[in-house]
Amino acid sequence: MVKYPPVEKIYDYKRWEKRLYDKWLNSGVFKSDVDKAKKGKPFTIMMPPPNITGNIHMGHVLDNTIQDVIARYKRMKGYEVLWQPGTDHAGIATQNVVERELKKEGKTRWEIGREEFLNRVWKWKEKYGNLIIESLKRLGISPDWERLRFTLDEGYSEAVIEAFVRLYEAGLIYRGYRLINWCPRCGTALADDEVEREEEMGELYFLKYPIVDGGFITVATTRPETYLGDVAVAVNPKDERYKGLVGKKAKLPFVGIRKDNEGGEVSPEIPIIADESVDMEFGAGAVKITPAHDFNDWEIGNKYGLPKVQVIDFKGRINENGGRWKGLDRYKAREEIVKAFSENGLLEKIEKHTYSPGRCYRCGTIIEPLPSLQWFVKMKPLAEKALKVYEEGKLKIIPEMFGKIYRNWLENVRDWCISRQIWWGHRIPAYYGPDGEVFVGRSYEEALSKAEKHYGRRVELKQDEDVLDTWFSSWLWPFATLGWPEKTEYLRVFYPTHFLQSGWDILFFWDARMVMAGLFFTGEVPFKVLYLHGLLRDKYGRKFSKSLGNSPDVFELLDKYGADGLRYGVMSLTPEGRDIRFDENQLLVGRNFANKMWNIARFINMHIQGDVELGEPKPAKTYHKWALHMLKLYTEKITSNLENYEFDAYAENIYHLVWSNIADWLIESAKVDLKNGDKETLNLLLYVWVNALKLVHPLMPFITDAIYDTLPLKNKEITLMKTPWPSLEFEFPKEYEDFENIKEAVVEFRAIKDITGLKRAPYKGDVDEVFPILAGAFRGDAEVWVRIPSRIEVYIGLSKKQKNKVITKLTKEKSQLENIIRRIEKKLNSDFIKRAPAEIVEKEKEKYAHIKRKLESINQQLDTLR
RNA sequence: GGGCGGUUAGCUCAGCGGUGAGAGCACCGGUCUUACAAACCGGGGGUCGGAGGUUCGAAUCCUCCACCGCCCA
Repeated sequence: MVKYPPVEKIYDYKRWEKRLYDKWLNSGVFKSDVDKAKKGKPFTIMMPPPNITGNIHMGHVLDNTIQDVIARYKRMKGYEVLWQPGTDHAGIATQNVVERELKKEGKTRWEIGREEFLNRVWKWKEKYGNLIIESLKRLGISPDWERLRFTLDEGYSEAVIEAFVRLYEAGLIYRGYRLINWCPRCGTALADDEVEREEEMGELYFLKYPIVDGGFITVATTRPETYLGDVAVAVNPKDERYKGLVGKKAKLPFVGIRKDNEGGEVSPEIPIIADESVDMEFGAGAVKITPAHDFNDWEIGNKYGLPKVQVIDFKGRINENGGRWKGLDRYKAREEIVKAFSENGLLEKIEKHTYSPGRCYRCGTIIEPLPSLQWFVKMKPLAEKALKVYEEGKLKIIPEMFGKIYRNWLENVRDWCISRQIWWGHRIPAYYGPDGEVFVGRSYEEALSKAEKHYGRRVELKQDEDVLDTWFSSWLWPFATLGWPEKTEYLRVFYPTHFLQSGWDILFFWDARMVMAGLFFTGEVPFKVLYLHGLLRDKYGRKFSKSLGNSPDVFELLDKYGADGLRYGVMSLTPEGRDIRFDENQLLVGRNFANKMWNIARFINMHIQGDVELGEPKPAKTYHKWALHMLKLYTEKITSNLENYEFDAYAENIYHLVWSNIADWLIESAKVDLKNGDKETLNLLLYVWVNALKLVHPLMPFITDAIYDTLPLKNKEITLMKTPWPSLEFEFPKEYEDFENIKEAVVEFRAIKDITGLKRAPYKGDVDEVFPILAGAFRGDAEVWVRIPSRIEVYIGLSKKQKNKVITKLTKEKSQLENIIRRIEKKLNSDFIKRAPAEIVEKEKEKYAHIKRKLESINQQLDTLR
């Protein structure tokens, strides 16, 4: 199938990626095996399920690259890995997509009815729901695709219902009349976290309310239309300006008697009250209190027993309490109301004002706080446990910084509104009797039997119309995907899971809630390590967003740089913690790196005839031993990087191992020996190369397997992922040091050649045989011999004409060394000697001696040159 | 208002008590040296945001300040 050696000068990833991915899939190397895991070491990663409506974006690339690196690495380390993939039904988002389709046909979901609508959504899901999964495959990732789960799968749905019932029975789910965030466009309640706030330019209106005994009081508001629902005016008790007004009444203009939410009548004459929470600096120092449409006012209203007058309905329109403005959209009403105030001399002024309106995270519409009967999860007891396991170290959060944010959120968590007034999702398993009594059950029958006990007779029950928040299903992901509440073998073996990664943006939405759910339903922390990465932003630091159009097209990037180039680039941009400015240039680095490996492979394969057996290396020469020691050092570094989730360092280290060491020094050193057909050198090079490929493989699976595929080796596995992770025993510290010294001399030798314009130059000295190969040097005569400034003693031969340039170079080097020497001498004559650890002092002295020697040698050279 | 970060080479970032402070890219000069011009060789470039302090020793720890950013209310 493949020609040996590969002949293309450039790595053609387009030719390889599809072929290799099919090979991996067909050979089943991504599959998890519960029996093996049972006997061996299981390792479980839960993929954050992408929305079925989602297109692949940079966030997915980063997420999945990180997981794939860990999954492949752990497999090579001998773990039986389950990487569980899946998709999320994304309630509101998906419903929006299908509603938009309907709208094009001129229909609404109400017209076609719930059942037909859900049919449409399922059809949409069948058609488009797996596009995201197919896109992810182009990244070369290795989850156990055969276990793909969907949050609305039958079994998964049972888990969601079970979870609701258990929480309800434990008293942790309740139905309550509360002020909630309502999206008038999506027509549903939202959780607090689903509301996004950003600073915007707005207006601050100063409205004058007449005081009953005469005069006016001015209130400042960003939402004048809600004055219709005002039930009080509040001032700060310390505010001298309003001392005399507290206890008096203001009269709302243009409105009459209004109905509160209990049917009581509320006069337009409203009390002026004093409350310390009022900010004297804001606006005029007096604020209107509208409990039915503002969260702060709701609290104040409850504190003073004020009525709640709702004036905006669920469609965002003024209701019957709005008198002449009834039926107007809230923004239209604002205009009209401001006009009315203005025309009657009741508008003092309008100021420009920055404020942060809450917007629906799905559609961007400004949310309306509305009082409504909704289902809530009581969060405090769950949060306390989730915090406790973190404090006790049973949950590791990386980077640590996010642990503080996790704590802060849990300590201030508020109850979670979980009912959504949409149809696509898990329908709430609450059933209402004829008198509105609630019965919660896993099925209609279960609820019915509870109802019969309650009423003592058979009754008809009506199921709650609403569905559950999508996150109410995804917080069960780590165990519901494994079959919970059934006690499946997968659940027993692969749970709790080991590694969960996500962007920090879903730390509260998802990660923290999974911890709560895991603890409540299974008694376990659902994952041992929570790794959070920063979010990719554009080069100006802005979030990638559809509306800005600044989001790179992943397919385009894949075409331009290859999957490995993309993976490398993203990984090397330090995704831990802080946000990352995306730099396409970094992908170029990745692509070039893949190409470099390809060409190393071409070079090595060129020297192999027939299939060879990879034997243990028998290092004979200094550079052989250096290479093995170097490989060992990199193996240790890289392994530690992966164990500690230092992904940027991992990317950097494989780059330096392959490029700055194997390509630049090992191969260059080996060229002559290879040409001479030295078997040991070839075997050693192969040994180092195969091990390097293994170390690179988790991040760049395609290029490494492409190369592995073309390597003329006997006894190969299907993929490098099936080979054991390198672990080396070699110890050649002396030869390593020796060769490092040769490298230093080579670089100096080349530099002098460079400044004197020589391509090759004579040398003398008792040095290793690779020196002339690397340095471009030969044995010969010269007018002047100049010692190379290095630890080893070697000379470059020059003509008298060339010496001046060298004098300049050496003089510069001399003064640099003198500076360092002065600094060290000062240090050695201070308390440093007495107080620093002996080891450090010793090191400093050695350094001093070394630099001193180097300086002396330079001085000697300068003498001979002059 | 509460919480969490950042400021190191032109750019993107490592380094977080002891190295002549690093990398990649960019830049400058030189190479078609048959693995690779998506390459090779050499080079220049930073008083580590500012001010104090702790320490024998600070980019690294502490305090304050200045900008920039994020989360929650």
